[in-house]
Amino acid sequence: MSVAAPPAASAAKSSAPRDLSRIYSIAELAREFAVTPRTIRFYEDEGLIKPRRQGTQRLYSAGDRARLGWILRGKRLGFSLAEIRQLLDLYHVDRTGLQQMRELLRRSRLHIEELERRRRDLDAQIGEFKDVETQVVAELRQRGVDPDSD
Amino acid sequence: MSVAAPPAASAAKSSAPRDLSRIYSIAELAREFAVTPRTIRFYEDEGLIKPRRQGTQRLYSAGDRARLGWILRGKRLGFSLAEIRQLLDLYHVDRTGLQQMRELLRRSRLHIEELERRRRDLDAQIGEFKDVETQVVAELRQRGVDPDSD
DNA sequence: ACCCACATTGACGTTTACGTAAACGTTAAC
DNA sequence: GTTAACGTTTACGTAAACGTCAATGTGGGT
Repeated sequence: MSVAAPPAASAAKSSAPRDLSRIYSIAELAREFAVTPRTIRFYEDEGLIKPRRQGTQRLYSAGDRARLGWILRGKRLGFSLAEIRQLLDLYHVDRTGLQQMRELLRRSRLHIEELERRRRDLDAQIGEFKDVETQVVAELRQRGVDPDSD
Repeated sequence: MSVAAPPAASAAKSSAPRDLSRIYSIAELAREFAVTPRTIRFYEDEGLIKPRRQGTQRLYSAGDRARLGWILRGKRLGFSLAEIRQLLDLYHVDRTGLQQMRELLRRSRLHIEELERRRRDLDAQIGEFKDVETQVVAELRQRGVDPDSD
């Protein structure tokens, strides 16, 4: 899958945009999130982001940037773009009608259950690999080797 | 009709094998794990499971069954089959050589880091959707509606 | 005016993870 | 002995998520 998290190129690890009114070029966002411009355009084709245009060029707001980050986090969690679109929609659906709110509540709870299932899977794997680590470290120590000397 | 009663077609989700020496048919495993036989054969083509053969037919041991479960959990976590294969290999690599053990340790730790990154993503999303839930519940209550009456 | 880096839109190619027939063998039941 | 339920291989099809040209436009610096 290879959806690595942002490498935090500089010390600017802050997830908060420096300036709320800043605008970003496609290449800029691509660099920051370690994806290609092609990917970002593809997400637009799929209706996941809708940047402003200056003529033909795309201009991304801080909101667009955050949205892209959200999308990529969804990807890292293994959701398809279709699912991510649905999830994003949950934040923007009409919250006035009673039925809509009930529906929103229902979907949110379903999604939370899904996420908690995943966390159980995740914790199980983490446990297994920590066991491996523990065993290997013990074995190495027994052989008189320091496990942490590179 | 067979001698015994039908095995309750509903999803028997018990993760513990009834009998360690039991053998399973491909359809049986497919039902239990809610995948198609095609999927299981595909995993075999990819070198992820190697069941015994009785003539041309595949016979799955309890170990094969567990392995399949492991693979599918990996999938749920969003790993590709190639990655899953690598991870499975980590349990079977030669643990005698010093360099191999160092390498195993290194990879395990890398994988654990990866998993913990994912858990951070996961917890973040869970938090967001729990916020949504909380807000919607509050809003519904304020309108004098019970959020949990279906 | 020219160059260069970056932008755009098609359009076709690629990988992954299977689905979907087709054509066939095996065993058990009736 | 035929049918039904299950298994097999081989092979082509497909949806998702981009990659990779190609052809073209555009804005800024010198």
